[in-house]
Amino acid sequence: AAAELGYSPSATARALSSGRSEVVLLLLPDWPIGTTVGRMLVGLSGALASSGLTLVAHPLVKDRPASAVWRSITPAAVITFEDLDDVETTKLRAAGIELTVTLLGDRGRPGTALIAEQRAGRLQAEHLAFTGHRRLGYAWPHDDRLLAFAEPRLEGARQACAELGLAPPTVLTVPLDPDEAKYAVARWREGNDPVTGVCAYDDEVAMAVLAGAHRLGLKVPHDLAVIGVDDTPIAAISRPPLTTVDTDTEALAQFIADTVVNQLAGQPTPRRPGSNIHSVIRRKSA
Amino acid sequence: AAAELGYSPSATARALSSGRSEVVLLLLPDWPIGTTVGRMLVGLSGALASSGLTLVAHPLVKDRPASAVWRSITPAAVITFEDLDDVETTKLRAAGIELTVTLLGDRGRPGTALIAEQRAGRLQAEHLAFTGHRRLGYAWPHDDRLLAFAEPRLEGARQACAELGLAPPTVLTVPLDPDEAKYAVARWREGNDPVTGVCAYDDEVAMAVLAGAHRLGLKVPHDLAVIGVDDTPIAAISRPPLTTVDTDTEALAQFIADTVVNQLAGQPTPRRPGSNIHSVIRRKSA
DNA sequence: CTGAAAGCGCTTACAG
DNA sequence: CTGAAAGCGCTTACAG
Repeated sequence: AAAELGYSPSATARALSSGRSEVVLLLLPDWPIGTTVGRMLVGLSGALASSGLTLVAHPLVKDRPASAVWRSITPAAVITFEDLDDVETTKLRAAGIELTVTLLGDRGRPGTALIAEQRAGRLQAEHLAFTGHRRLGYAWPHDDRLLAFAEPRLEGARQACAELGLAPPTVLTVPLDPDEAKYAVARWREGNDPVTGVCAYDDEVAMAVLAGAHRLGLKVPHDLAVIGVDDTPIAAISRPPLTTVDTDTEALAQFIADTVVNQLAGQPTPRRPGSNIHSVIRRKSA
Repeated sequence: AAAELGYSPSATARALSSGRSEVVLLLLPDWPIGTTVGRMLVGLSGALASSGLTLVAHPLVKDRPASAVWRSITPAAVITFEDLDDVETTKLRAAGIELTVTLLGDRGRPGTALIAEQRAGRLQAEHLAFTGHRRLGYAWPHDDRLLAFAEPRLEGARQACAELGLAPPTVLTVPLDPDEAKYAVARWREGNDPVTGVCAYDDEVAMAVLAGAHRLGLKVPHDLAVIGVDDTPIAAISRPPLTTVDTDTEALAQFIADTVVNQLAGQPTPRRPGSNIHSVIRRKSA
């Protein structure tokens, strides 16, 4: 009744009294935050909101310990991309945060490796193989911080090659620089059994490969086929338009959110989405 | 002493008791979150951390009111990209959050429009004019949600044209699609006084212009010069490598952080950074 | 079913 | 300078 004159409950008091928090903290990885992370942020926020949880993100930076965040926020759960080190994990426990979900962690621990990036790499290699390529290359990102993402993608491409009876892909680092990309492409083309199809870590690296191929006078996809991952906006406008692997971020975010909600309620982890969340968007580069 | 066995203070209790919060909430805009927003997030987080504040971000989504966030978090200040509507602002006040800083708000209110995007547009037009172009085009983004960013950039380009005695730039929407971009470029080239230099809203739109020009058989920069904004990683690997306007995000983030810290302490707003935070990165497209 | 009391874990002003 | 008490604004279990 008296509430009509601008009353609003204190989130802080409620949290202290009830002993639980409605916030879920997403720790952003220490690598360039782009379209992919942005989509995940929006997707997770929406999916968690349906369950009454509010997502909040904090960027991890090398020198600054993640634990600094617990000083100000006590989330019900924290979602990380990569595994936290032991010191951080201990502090996290001490701060009373029981639930941690790691998106790209080791497969050893439970609730870990929620994102199966292998699928993306596998689809790339399969697409290339099905369009007639027998010698594949893998364009590895220059940025070391991307390791957690790149490892499983490459692993997936390797598996696909093995299953299809192809030699393992030749892995070369391709920096986001036309000249350096040119050298990488030249190396793939050396010898009498040159690489004719390249799986790139993501769309940006794929564009670098495209730039390198162009500088060598190679026609894409005729001389060299290239396939990316992510379907970022640039894929459609690159030259040639980039064939790439798209992820259904909505579905993935929903799964991650369900996992968090269920674990918070002591219920079992939901079934992980199948390979159907990945699909190749076929354009002109492969 | 007894603290050695895993004690950690409760952030919640401290906030309730002391009446103040150490968190600053950055409300992310409802448009594609990419490199630019990512950089700002990291920059702001670092700059605020030096003052003992922890930054936390929450993506705004159309249907979901921002006020849902106050249920769970009571920040000391909130930073938004665009102005909040009156309903939200009222709720924000009611929740006891006094300080709001808007990055791209109207210049009417104080503490508003901290980011001077005009400079970016101005630099683009000046660069084109100084390299001999007399008829300019402006490549407007297809996504309506970008208005708050695009308006000031275009405004800056217009001002520069006026000051340099050029006709105002011809504004055309350029979607991130090669065919549609081709039509836009074709329109710029119509008539006996065709556009020879294009200022693009950002690097992605610039790449679309590049794609459109290529489909029309136009050589860049010979027939058409193109300049972007943001210096995203793709600028270096586009064809031709993209001339673009870079922003010193570190400096900008430091200024925004200082503004927040000062206002929280009741001190005056720091001097805003000059035009020196913007610079053109000259590559091959203009 | 409604209403007063206790308590969440800190901080801070005050008494010793 | 140290230590016990009050209080931040809610929720929740309990008495009426």
